[in-house]
Amino acid sequence: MGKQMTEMLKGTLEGVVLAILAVRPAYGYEITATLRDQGFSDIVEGTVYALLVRIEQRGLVDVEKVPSEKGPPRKVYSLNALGGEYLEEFWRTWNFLAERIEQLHHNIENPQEEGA
Amino acid sequence: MGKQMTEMLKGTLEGVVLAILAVRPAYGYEITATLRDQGFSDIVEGTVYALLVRIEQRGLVDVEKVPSEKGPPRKVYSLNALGGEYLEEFWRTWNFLAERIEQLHHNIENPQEEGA
DNA sequence: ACCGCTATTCTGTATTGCTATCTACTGGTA
DNA sequence: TACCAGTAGATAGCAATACAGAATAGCGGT
Repeated sequence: MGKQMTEMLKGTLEGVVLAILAVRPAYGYEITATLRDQGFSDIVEGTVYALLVRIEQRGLVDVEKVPSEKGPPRKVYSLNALGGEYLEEFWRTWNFLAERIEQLHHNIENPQEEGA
Repeated sequence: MGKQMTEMLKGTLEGVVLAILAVRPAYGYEITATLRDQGFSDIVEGTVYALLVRIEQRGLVDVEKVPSEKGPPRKVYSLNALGGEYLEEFWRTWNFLAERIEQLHHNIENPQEEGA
């Protein structure tokens, strides 16, 4: 993966996964597949599992083991109240950053408007 | 600073600084002040200087020492051609990520549209 | 000449997150 | 039996920001 993308995912991937779980509960393998579907084509699975461990330890998600037809039991994660709050803050942080970055982009393309 | 913001800045702060330099050359102390002006109120200077060292070593900027009335000479950084290309790639990476995250936000607020 | 003030740069150490790679387990199928 | 696909995890390594503090350089006042 591009180095820029790798760095940019730090701090955003977590929000992305929480946002996926906000739509409906899911298990790790499924989340990885969803991410790949949505264009994050070279996210490695280990990354997702490590992230899931972190958010579980922070109490942002509830976990339920569900037997699977093939392979080990699935660990189905669902966003809980604390996770919901955390996700809200993620959106606030994201919006803050996105606004400022868009502003910078605008500045570059319209350099004359500088002042104020 | 909020932990989420700290993590989110990884990979974006570099682009932000390059974007500032794309508008006009600047020195470290000035860049820090600009960032604070623009709402990144608790960026610490050490972070900016470390970043400037990195982008200089990667050859993304040109540096010129300019004497200052008070204090050590300023190191004025200006974006060069390589830096410009790198910034272009930053915008591509950012746009990719921003699009997907906006999509997720949309999904959460309109859960019924799921399929497709 | 000295002191202290401010502007400016730089230098550790700590913390965190993603990557890459590998292991392990389960059940079906050739 | 051997292999494949689904599923979870562990480890070591790297890169970036945070934080605190030191160092440098000129100037004004006494």
